[in-house]
Amino acid sequence: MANSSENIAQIIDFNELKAACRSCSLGELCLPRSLDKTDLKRLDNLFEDRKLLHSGEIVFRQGDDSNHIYAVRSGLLKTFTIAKDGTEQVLGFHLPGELVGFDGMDNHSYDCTAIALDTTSICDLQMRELKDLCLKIPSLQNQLLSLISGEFRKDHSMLLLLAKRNSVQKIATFLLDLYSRYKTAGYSGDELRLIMTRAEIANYLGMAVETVSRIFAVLQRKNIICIDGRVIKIINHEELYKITEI
Amino acid sequence: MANSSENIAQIIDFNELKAACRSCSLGELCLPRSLDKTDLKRLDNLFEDRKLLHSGEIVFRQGDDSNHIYAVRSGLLKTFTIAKDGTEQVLGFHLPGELVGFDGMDNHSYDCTAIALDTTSICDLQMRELKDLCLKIPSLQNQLLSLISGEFRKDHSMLLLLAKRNSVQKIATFLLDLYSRYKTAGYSGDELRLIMTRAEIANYLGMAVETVSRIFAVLQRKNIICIDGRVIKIINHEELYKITEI
DNA sequence: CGGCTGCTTGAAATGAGTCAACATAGGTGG
DNA sequence: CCACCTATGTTGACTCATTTCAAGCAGCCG
Repeated sequence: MANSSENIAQIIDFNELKAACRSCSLGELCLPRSLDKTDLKRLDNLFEDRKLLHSGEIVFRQGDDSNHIYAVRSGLLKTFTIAKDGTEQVLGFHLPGELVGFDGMDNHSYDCTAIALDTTSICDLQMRELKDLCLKIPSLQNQLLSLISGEFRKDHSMLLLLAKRNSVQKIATFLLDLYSRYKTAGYSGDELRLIMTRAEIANYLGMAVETVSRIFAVLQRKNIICIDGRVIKIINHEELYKITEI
Repeated sequence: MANSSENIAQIIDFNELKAACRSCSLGELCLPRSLDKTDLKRLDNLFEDRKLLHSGEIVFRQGDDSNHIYAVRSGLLKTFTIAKDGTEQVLGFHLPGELVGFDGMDNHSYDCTAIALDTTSICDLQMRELKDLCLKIPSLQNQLLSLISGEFRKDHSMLLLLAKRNSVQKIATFLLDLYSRYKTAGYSGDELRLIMTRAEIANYLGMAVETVSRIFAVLQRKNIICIDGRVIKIINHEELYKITEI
């Protein structure tokens, strides 16, 4: 392992780097002090490639060659897949600190499209480079696999939501999930600013737009939430939570 | 890279190893000739730990510490997750050549339970060792990430199935999917031997047992399939396929 | 044999979808 | 600045796919 004197110059980069990783949800990354300068530089570069997207801009398209994964730094991404018959399925909404593109890690092509729903800043991680760095930095590999595991867990709870819950439960779960994720991302307050349309929510949850609208209305009438267009204030968290696990 | 003379002794291990990998769905693994003997031996050992399970035996439980992933060598596994309120959701049925346990790659705990539905032989891959070997064998890492990508794609098509398809489409898709996967696994013939119960199918597809039963009956009446208990023969593939993408 | 689980079928109940009308907001262009 | 247009959201009435409830059957096992 490198001695401390050799590493003094690295310390600054090191902390910046850790901050960069954190912002890209490679959060708890515990870098070994033994990293050599070139690797450190490469890791630094990896997180350096940032892009600003306007609402409606595409990050990648289903079928595109997939050489990158992307970390959301601010704003909101939506991913969706289109079946052969044209059916669209929203796969997820991605908040700051979350990653997209895992379905294309094998250098084939993405099976979904990622689009910005708002002005969005992303961090563009080149897969080849990330893979390569993982080989040199075990903790980076760990971190990546950990994120992947988390992604699977999300998918699984989504499967349960779609298969077993009724419309009210779906909406309640959706709101609480969004709320807690915004909280994790550093946003506070009980007001949720939904960026997505009712149609996108409906699609995501496997229900009709009208049903989403109606259920929002019901929850408002029961004084559980308060709606103002796309701004939703959660008034009664407990009640909302109760609904999810009736 | 190592020269050929040094590797003659390795060649045999090499081919056996590749066969072992294939059987564990780390299939197209292209091993570099430059592997040193200890790594080769370790890789060999990794695939050596096999277990035989009887129907009903548990591979791992939701909440268990997760230090392993498992490759099905023969038989059938089912994975399912249980929500806080007790609701069960079947996440998947896993045929020979497929892997389970990806949701526990971060050394925390599994968020699902895996159980054998039939006499099943599995290959027990220790995660710590697999991770470590990935660091030394880039192609192994690639292969792992590729499998993971594929797993995400499966989840995504499942989300679409649950959110957007009606009961007939769900069943048709289920049967064709199972058929093609059995084919991939090396089983031939139009006869599907479903090992799982109707209730498990229903749970998986987010519908009632009675509906599964009824739709099987309808498809049989239309001469698309032929049912004999848990053995289902697909008579009209095209028609079945048409149903999936109505 | 009795009791169990798994599967099927029928009839009734219902949750959510569809269709349709209308309201609202934002954007464009004359 | 107003008129118009489109996209989005809401609400009501009706329809229908699927669930629920109920009953019966078949196979299996101690």
